[in-house]
Amino acid sequence: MLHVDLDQFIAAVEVLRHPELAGKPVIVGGRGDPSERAVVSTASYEARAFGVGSGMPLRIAARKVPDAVILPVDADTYLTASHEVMETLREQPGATVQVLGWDEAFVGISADAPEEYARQIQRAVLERTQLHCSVGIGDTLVRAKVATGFGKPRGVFRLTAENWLPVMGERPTIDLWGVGPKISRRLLGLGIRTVSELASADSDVLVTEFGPKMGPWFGLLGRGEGERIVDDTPWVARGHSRETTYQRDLETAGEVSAAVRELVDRVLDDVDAEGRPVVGLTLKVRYAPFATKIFTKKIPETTDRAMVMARAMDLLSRIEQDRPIRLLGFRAEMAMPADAREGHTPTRSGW
DNA sequence: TCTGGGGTCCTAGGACCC
DNA sequence: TCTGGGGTCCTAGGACCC
Repeated sequence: MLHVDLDQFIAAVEVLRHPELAGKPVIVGGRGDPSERAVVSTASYEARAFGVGSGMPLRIAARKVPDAVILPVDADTYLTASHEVMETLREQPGATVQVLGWDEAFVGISADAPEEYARQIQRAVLERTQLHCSVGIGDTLVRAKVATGFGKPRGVFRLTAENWLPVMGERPTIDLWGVGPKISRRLLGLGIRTVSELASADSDVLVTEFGPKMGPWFGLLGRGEGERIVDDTPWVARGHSRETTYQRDLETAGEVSAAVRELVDRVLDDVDAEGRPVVGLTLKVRYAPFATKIFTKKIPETTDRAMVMARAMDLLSRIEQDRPIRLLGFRAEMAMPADAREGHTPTRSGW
């Protein structure tokens, strides 16, 4: 199978409509105003050379690259470009396409010559969208996904059971897809620093540390093993959420309840568009100095907006009203349709 | 320097039941 | 006194990904 990943996707789309930005450090984030509370969505390779990366506060990024062109996020435009890329992939002969996000997808193929197929995909995507992509080839989703990183930019790389450890074995575990800073630190506590050490780690040790599901899964990950099938079953959202970081912290109870009402309304617009009942609510609060609280609540299945709003207001009563609030988030969990496949999770395929 | 916004899944612990 | 064992459901929170 293949894993296709667009190169610096958002920045590349911006350069397409602003050709004069080609070769310049471009940073896309928030409303494009570095004086606001916002973070970097994508930086062009020229900006990354200054140490700017996604997730970094926009203010810091602007300081690192004084000459950067800073643009606002324009989700609709990126989504349109994304659809064109995905359509191109689906048009390839015998391709099964499993979309992972705006700018990447797994492509199941039965071709004998995957390298050639990968090059053909790169040509087709470039011709249709003027965007460059990198392609990873692998016999598991994990190997294909990790391989793409070695192909960037504009290249093709293949990982197999044979070259997995020679290529990945001496790398730190955080280089694996699904291992972040917390897990890699806990692994280090078990004496596991590299991918090859994880690959040969005692399964019981991993289960004791990470539990019955995650433990064995990390072991497989170290060996590059896991799911081998690209699944194009349409994705069914489990829920919808909205989050807002306020430019000025919310101070009064009136401000807070108005803000929650607005978030609930926006989430319910998304929910209504699907016509599925709500079964659970989550309210997230970040108080001014970093503490984040989450309140969840199951509710009886309902499609009645007023009912959901009333239950959301119950959650609101748990917020400490005397502390400044920096962020509020609201999420509505939806009932799964009866025909949705049990446990089907395309966005985390390989898990 | 002071941390987006949209998602998914897993785990621990308590309540409750048989 | 010295507290079964197994199961489910719920809440709170952790971690990861793009």
